[in-house]
Amino acid sequence: MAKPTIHQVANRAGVSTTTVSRTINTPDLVDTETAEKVWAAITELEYYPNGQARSLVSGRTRLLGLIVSDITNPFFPEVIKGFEDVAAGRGFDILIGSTDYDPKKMARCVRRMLERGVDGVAIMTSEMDHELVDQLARRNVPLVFLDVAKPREGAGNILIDYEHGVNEAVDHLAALGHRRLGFVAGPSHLWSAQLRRRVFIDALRRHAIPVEERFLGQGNHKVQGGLTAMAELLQLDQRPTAVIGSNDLTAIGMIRGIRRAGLSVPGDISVVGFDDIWLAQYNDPPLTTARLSREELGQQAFHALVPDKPDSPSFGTVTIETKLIVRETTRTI
Amino acid sequence: MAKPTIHQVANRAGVSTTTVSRTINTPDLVDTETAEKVWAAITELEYYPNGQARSLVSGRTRLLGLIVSDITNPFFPEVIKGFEDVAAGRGFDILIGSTDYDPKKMARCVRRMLERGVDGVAIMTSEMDHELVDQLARRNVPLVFLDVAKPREGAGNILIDYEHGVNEAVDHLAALGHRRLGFVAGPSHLWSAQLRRRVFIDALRRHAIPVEERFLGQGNHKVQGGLTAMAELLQLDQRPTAVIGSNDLTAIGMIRGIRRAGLSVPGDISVVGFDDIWLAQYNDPPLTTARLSREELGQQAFHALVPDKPDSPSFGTVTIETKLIVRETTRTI
DNA sequence: GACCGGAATGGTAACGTTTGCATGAATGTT
DNA sequence: AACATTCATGCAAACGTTACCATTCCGGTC
Repeated sequence: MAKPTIHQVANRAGVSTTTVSRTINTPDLVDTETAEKVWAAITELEYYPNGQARSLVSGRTRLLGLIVSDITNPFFPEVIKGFEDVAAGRGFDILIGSTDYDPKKMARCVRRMLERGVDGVAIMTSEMDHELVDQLARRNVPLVFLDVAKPREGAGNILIDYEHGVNEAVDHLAALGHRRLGFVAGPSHLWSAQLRRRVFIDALRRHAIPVEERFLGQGNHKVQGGLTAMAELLQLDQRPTAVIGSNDLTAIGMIRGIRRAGLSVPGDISVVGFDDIWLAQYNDPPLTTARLSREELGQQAFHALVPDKPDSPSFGTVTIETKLIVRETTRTI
Repeated sequence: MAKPTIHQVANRAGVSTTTVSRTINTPDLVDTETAEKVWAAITELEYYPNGQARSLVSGRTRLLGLIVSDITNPFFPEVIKGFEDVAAGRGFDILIGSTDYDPKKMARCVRRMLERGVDGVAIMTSEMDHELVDQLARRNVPLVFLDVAKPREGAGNILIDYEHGVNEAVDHLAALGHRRLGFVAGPSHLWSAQLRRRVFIDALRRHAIPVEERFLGQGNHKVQGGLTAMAELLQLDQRPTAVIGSNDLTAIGMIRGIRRAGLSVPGDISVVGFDDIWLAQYNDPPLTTARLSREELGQQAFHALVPDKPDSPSFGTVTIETKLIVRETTRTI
């Protein structure tokens, strides 16, 4: 039997489809003896309820969308994992959409999710098609934005406390005696990259460390960007003694740039990253970095979409903490 | 209007639901003028067809399942990407399932996909619940297995030509003058890890290089495993001059082990990895490794599931090539 | 001018569930 | 003994589409 329906089960068990349905969904309403017969039929026929039919009548799909820029970026898989773990535990499936940094693909993603009738969408990408996102909102699809510029009304927002991590990093470096600090930023179109840079400058001010424009490099959140930016920094007549990268990939590139110039980390220059991607601990030497828990990010995203108490819309704003993890790329001056 | 149905569109356009349906699915059958009216209504109401209802009648969901062990493992995101890219292009969505190396979770995954009525499932994980997988097969759900021990009847199978890559690696090392070759294997319960090891030994024989038991280490496909296995190898009175890791993570761990012992790569010992994960090129020094195109793996998986010509079941077996990428961790002896 | 074929459209029965309402039996209350 | 209450079950109507079978109207053919 290819795909038995509830009718076949009902026949086999000698009851009505209603009773089968109730046996599965509201067992309290059916006699134990009947229930047993029904379950027997179910297992014998290898019956699985048809999800389409189910959600057609219920209006809920127990399907959640998750839109990211690029699953290949080592930052995302852990977010997905956090999201998926808790979702699976609550009986939700997730639909992944990659935008590939392309607004057109983003649009297609949203369209697909709309047609699937997802019960909520988590958006973690900068290329946003506002028109399409508005459509989602108008259709009352719960939304949550991850690490996006402006908290949006009528949707969940998950923010990241960049300030704390960066402050800790600067504190750490200052405590080690460093006074000439450099920073290699991420892509300028990325809001969160700008924020990290700004927060770094603020931290410098708090420590009464002069902020020197020439110590501020420009990367692209990839290894290559960190490498070339670092090369430029090293040509200064007076080099920084410690540098912070806008993310771990940048920091790793910076380390390679420093090495390539014949200098050592942390011997000559201390380096700090941001994110604590999986790779950071396996870098050589292990990277000191400000951790941003991506699993927690994913979990919070889920909870924003489907609240524990039904019907308690959680349009609130949640903040994810960051925390410095000291490893071996930083040393006293 | 929260979620307009085809009826609302029909009303608005002054036609029947049938005509609306045809306008969307078989435009040839409807008058251009009428079609315009319908499209106007569709965009005004922001109508999206309800996928559940659609696939309830069609019997197809245009949904594909993809089961992997752990999305966090840097090997997987790229195969997911390859799979998803081509799937999205053909109008399919994908449902990700992580087993977390846990057979129970694997079972839950399959169950979820069964209920969703996926149009096919790609399985790339060793923890297999055969009973459940058989159920899928009995329900005529197309299946494809990626890199699994025994090609399965009545399903697609994608194999990986480990032999070629490993042979190339050994050829390369032999050409550089190395005669004392070591190998650090992956987890013994993993079939593909065993295969790599066996293929390595065969290659040695072909080169008339004696295979020395003590040069065969045991890792776990993670960095740590490579590191400790290498440490043991280094305590031998006569060390290998070149070593191959069962995968890139192992090789990277091995490099760290070598360095920690005060030796250099490739100065003292040459190292070769396997897979060419994204990280390999950014390792320090960039890792020589046998590439296994994970994007192609994903793409082939899709094609096995949904053939270009409808109704041409492709139970065939496809082989993915591997190819040595020479970078900077190997040098003449 | 009767007839035929095709193009454009509509009515309606599925698809597989869940759910409100109805029914009947059994139990408890006065 | 009559009635109310609970329990277990079934019937049938949704849910939003698509697909089959009409139906209508048109120009063309003999």
